[in-house]
Amino acid sequence: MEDGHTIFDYNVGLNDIVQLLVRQKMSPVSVVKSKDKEAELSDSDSGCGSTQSESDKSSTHGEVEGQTAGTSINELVDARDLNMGAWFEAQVINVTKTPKEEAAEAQPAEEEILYHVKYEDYPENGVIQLLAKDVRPRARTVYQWHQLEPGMIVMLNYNPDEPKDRGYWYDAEIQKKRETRTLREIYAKIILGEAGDSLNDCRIMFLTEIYKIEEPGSPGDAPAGSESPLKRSNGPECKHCKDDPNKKCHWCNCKICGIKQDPDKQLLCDECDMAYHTYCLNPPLTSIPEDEDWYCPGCRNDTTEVVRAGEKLKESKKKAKMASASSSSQRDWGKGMACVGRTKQCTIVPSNHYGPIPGVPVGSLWKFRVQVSESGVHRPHVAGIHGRSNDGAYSLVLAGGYEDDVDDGNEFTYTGSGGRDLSGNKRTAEQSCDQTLTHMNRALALNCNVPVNDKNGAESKNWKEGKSVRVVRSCKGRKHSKYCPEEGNRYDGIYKVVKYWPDKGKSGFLVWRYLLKRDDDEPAPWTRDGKERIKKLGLTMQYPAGYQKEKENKNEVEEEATPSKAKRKRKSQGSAKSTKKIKVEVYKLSQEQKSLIKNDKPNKKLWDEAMESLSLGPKFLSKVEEVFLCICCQEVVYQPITTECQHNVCRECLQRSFKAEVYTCPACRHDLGKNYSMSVNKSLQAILNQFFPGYSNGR
DNA sequence: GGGCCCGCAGGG
DNA sequence: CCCTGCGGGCCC
Repeated sequence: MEDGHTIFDYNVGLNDIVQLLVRQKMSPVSVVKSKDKEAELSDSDSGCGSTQSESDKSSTHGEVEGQTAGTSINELVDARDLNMGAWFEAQVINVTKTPKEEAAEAQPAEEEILYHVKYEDYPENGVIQLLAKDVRPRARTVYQWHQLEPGMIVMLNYNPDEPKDRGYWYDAEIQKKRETRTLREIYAKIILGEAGDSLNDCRIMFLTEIYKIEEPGSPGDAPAGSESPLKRSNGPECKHCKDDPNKKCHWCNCKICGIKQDPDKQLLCDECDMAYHTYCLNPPLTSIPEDEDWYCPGCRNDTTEVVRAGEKLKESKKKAKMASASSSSQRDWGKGMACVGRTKQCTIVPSNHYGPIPGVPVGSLWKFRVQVSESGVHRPHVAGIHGRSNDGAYSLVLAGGYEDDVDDGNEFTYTGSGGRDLSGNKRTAEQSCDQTLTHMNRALALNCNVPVNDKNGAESKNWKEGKSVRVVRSCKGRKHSKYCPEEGNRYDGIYKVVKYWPDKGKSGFLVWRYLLKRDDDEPAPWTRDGKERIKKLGLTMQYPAGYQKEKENKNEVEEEATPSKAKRKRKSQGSAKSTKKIKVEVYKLSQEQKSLIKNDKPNKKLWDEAMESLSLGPKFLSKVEEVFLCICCQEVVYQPITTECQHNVCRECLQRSFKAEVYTCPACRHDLGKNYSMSVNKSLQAILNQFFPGYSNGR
């Protein structure tokens, strides 16, 4: 990096994670890596290899002769992968005892048996040592439908990431069995780890492949060793081609041609891990390169693009395409609020969230649209409607852009977008052709509780059953509506679409019109109750961080909707600490929330800290966000693991760390141990779900 | 005070 | 990738 440049100059975006790595000396490795069944290209990592490999010869142990606990050398077994908790077909290669000194170090435990097993499908993992509890005779008995009962512990196929697809083989407790004339259903608790980490109520897709768990030492139905059980099938290694050998796949095969041939001529990129046939490259390579590392054309750094010490940052391709690059205008765009980018992003709810944003009460006020976007209330920067044409609209802004709209507060009409000629890089223009019920117009129509009709519009019978729209009124609408704020943009609550219809606009072109009615328990900002609430909550105009409220006398801008006496009085008092403390209404916890917080004993200290902010009203939720932020992903923790050192991390983040063989607490580096069992703090998850409904989808 | 026209975010 | 857009600063 070059002094004087910001991270943004390098196109590192907001909330991007920058990982700093210590560069390691590379040992010479053969360049072509065989493309065998490693999990490299599919997301469903095999996870095998979590345990020590046999190659560690310093820990050779005394052999245990012959048969132990019913598991003998060469026996076909199922072996558990300690990371994911799934069982894989394996074969016992050797059986030994743990060496005395190890056992003594741990506890005064008795000697343990170590099984040295080889996974059948993952030969590259070599021989793995496992304890007796993670090895058992190969499953060979499939249960019949009538044999299955709730409460039984069985082994079955499940995919935690894609529950409808085939996955790996897990132990599971049958919870519910249902049979109708047309379908059979089983719901089960999937046991992921040994320490009770589990997934409840999982619908099982493969009902004819539910296996009995074999007891060690029991001969089972057939004499041990005499039968060769059928191979169980796992989910596809490649989720793109589902491992179909006849399908071209650019993911698990050559990135360029996708043809599944010549694995020995496929080079693996050391950056993106994608494969390339030597002969598919341009120019093609005739031999395997000698260098240690090889980078594909997409990942190879173009030396002309590298910014060397003392050099200036190159013009980015994106910037080169922008209008400013070719325009002769000398104006200094980007200084004002018209063109700034966001500095934060709302992640506590997904962008397709209907309904209020937790922690943002009715009456919240922002000076600029970009702040409204940051808050999550209305995400687009300029556009009036935020929605998706196949789902619905989440929010809209009343800014008087379409003058024939009428607004009486509880009810208003709104005009769709489009039908304007925006050529010349404009954002608004005169109506110059008909609007269509597409894009955002269709989105808003879908909120109306009646089948969509793009010819004549439609009217709902139960308008309250329609989808919620967050409504923001902007000071720009003040020309036509006295309900719009005098300054900035204000969140006015939830409205619903009563009906919509095509109409002739003033221009004579067709426009789509919508009637919306308020349906919100929070009082509207212009009512007496609303004003009182705004005062109680201490809601004042929000300005961007560091923004200069230029020209205006700071004392005058403070709060107050009625600038008359109060202001004059204060002025005459001079500037003596004019911001009088407004008593804010405390944040009220429901009984359920209180008890959930109480249940989260491991985090008592953190909750005590958060609860001190109850007096800050809606800011309490920001405090909760701050206190329960995951140090890895910088979001509110999801499926939190509360560590023994009293920190909270997302399970996914901790698993990622363990996968990278870092077995310490990400917050304090306290050693958790390789075999740390990650159990989700369910109480904490429950209470966070209450405060931030659906927040995990926001990522 | 009107009009020009920019970057950015979001959908598709 | 392209298309769209009820912002907003600055010049005239």
